[in-house]
Amino acid sequence: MLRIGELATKTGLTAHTIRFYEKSGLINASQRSESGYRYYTDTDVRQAEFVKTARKIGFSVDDVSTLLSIRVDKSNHTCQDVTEITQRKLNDVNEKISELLLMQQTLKILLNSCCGGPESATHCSIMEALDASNAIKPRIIVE
Amino acid sequence: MLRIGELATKTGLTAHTIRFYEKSGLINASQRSESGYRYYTDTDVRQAEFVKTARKIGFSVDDVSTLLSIRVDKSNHTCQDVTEITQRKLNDVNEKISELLLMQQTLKILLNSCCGGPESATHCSIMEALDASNAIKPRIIVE
DNA sequence: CTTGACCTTAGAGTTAACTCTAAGTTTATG
DNA sequence: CATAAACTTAGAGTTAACTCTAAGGTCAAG
Repeated sequence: MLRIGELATKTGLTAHTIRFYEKSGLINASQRSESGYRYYTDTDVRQAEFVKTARKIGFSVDDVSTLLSIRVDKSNHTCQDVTEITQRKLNDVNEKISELLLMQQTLKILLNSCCGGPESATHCSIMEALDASNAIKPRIIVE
Repeated sequence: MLRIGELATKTGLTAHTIRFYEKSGLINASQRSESGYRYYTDTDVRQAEFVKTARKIGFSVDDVSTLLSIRVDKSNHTCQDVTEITQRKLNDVNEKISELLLMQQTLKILLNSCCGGPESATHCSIMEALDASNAIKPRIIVE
């Protein structure tokens, strides 16, 4: 049986975060001492590690909550249930990557266009580009 | 001279956002009517468009604030000043992309490992992977 | 028996960038 | 002149996921 600080060390979460996850319904201490200290069983530890893993992969706290409800009642859920959540997350991630790649391309173009030196910014091509009301449209080129 | 709604239409911002940018020091109305209505000159419009462009590229409101202070006093700033901000932003973006690519790879591996069908989740390999305390480590493979 | 590390709670604060609300004023139109 | 659309302000709310604080209780070691 671990106390919250020990669970924190073991999982790489902080005690604060563990309490926050408890409020959010993700992690529970099976036992409490008379004085109120949380005590975690091996089962609790495995659940906390599940949560940590899922969060690390990028699932939201809400997603993790759903995944946990599947986890405790696997026989009443299907692989489809699980892949749907995963696919939705992958779609989110793909979309964010697209947006960021666009920003990346634009920023690279800006940087390439400017000398970056100690010259006065009076004719800085980055400033000029930002001023051109026709927004900068990067060609999608994977270098 | 445009009123706030017209500036909103012209820039694709909302009137709310323009007021918010005003509070943040990004956009100012050169004139006010006696009754307090904001009136924007061509110069104001160009500045608002600068802000819109910079935000779209991914610069934070704070970054834009800095860029604007360079913009109004170019001769006292250098190209280096501008590229530093841009480079810092590019570094941020690159870092976020890396994180997301890692998530993407992991999610893809999870999806590939699971049938995704109407079978019971009892032996779902995604659930098993999330349960394996050795977190899933995707090989970095660009497909 | 004291010290310090660890634990408890409720609830507030953080961050970024909006987004919205309420209550009231102004302006344009018919 | 009446009405509706547009405008004003201060300030609160939103989102996600923590993160921290205050004020206090518990426990092990010396």
